[in-house]
Amino acid sequence: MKNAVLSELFDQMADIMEILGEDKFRINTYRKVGRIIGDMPAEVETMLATGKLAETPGIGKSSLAKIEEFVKTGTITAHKQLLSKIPPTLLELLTIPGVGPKGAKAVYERLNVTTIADLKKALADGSVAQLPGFGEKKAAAIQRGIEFLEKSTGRIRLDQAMEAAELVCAFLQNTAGIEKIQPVGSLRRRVETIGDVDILVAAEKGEQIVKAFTSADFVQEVLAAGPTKGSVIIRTQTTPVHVDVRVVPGESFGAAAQYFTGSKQHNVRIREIAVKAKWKLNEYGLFQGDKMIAGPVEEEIYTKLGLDYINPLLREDRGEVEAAKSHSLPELIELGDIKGDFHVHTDASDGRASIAEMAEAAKKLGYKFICVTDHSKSSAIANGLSAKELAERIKQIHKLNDKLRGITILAGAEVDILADSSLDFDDKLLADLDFVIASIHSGMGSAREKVTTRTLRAMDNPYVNCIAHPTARLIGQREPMDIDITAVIKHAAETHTALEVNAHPYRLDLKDVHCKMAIEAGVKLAIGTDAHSVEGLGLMGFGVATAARGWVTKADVLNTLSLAKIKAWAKAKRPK
DNA sequence: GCCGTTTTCGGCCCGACTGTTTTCAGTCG
Repeated sequence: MKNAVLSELFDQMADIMEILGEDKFRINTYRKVGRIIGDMPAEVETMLATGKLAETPGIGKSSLAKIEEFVKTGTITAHKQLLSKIPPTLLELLTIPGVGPKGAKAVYERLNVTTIADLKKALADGSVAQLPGFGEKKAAAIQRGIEFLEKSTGRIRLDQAMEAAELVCAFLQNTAGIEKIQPVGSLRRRVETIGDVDILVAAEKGEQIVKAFTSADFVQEVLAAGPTKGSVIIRTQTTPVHVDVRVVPGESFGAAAQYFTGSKQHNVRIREIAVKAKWKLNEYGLFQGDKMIAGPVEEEIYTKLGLDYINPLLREDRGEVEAAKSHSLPELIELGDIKGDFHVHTDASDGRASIAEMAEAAKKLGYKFICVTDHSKSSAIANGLSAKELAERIKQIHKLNDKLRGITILAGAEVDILADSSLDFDDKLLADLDFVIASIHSGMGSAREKVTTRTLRAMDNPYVNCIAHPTARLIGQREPMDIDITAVIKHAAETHTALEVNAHPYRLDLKDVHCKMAIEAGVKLAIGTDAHSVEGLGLMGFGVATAARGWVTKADVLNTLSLAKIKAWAKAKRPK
């Protein structure tokens, strides 16, 4: 929790310095520090106490002092001083698309605008358009920016971004003159939320492609349309989505894919290597003087720079560049490695399909097993099973397994961790199950110690094999619990308990950096879709990508094991 | 503010699009 606040403070300092017109490289440093802190898997106090923070590249003396001050006092003097130099509400203007630090400074100094409400008034009476460097069109763009901000929920979920990308790619497939299409940007990296969807296209006649794209049926508003780039808002089933299409010649396709996939920080690192070799890297290729030495194929950009190819899922500047240099990149888990699903609901609780239907669907996905994990009785809202119903269910599963061919159903449960840290079923019943996942569904807003203790005690139970959605966040809807994830991971390792990577795009919990922490501590991961229907089983890819973003390999994941090994793994924790 | 196979000072990634401009600044990614 503290990391997020601290990260925000550094970012705010950068914003303010930008408004004040200070040195851009210094500003960039503050942003970078903010990002490093935001990405840090462990709490900043821990990182500081263990000395790891001081060793982190990008964090120097000055930033370290500010962080120490924050940990001790909860504030940063430099931040307060900066904040005193501008009206604090001015920062909200920066969230408007089309308004940057220079624009915010101008409307403040010349029109005394300090809030979005002020700005709306100034737009209405025409005074913004009168400002030097502004004009009617710019004022209209800001107006649209405010409207967009007011109706949009900000970033969208991965599944929503995928839907938009599929819609646009299908359209481009049928557009004449296109050689190749590739979704790039944060979607290709499978970041948990997406700002806008970027699609890269190889074609000779860019202007025609952009024209076709920006006049497609699904386009709601055209934001920009040039010879190589079209930028629009499209309508999807659930939400408006900002989509950019970039067109490059085929000979530049690899370089452009690398460039537009990002992340920005990863690209900065890659380009630094190019600059050191006295080369130039941009979206058109890698150049030695005027001579292109790589461009058509993305892999070659990395190879020429002396790096192993870096999977897009790792391109976050979290050590992947160093690992690529020293040939020590991990062999990431892939969807094809998955032999089953650990978190599946059926119509016995709040799912829609029967056990048999779910098993058949899983078999079609090529799985060897599913673990049926219906809710326990305390989750009344989810129609949780009573002890008696679960006992009956286990018998049904055994009978069904006798009939089924090619797939096995593991008898499981998603048992509630109650407020007093006890479990919703007694050990005798749990002992009859093959695999037990436990999770918190109530009191998620409780204090850190409370939710952490509940989770640790649940892991102490010899029949609990996995903690499901350990932070209980719902992306865009509910903050994660204030849980001590470092303690949870440590105890998972101590108690031979797996942690779930919940694959549902609403959850992605554990998230990527937590996955990395977990495997570094030797904890096994179990990926589960939390499917409540046959279609829900198809969400596995989101979980696999999230794990891979956390540097997870096949060996770290229980889903890749044979049924016999999974059963043995679960049994190992039980009383002999 | 950070950093070092051009090291302790002097650099710090690169380009597209738009709008307001007579050659470029601001914003965005």
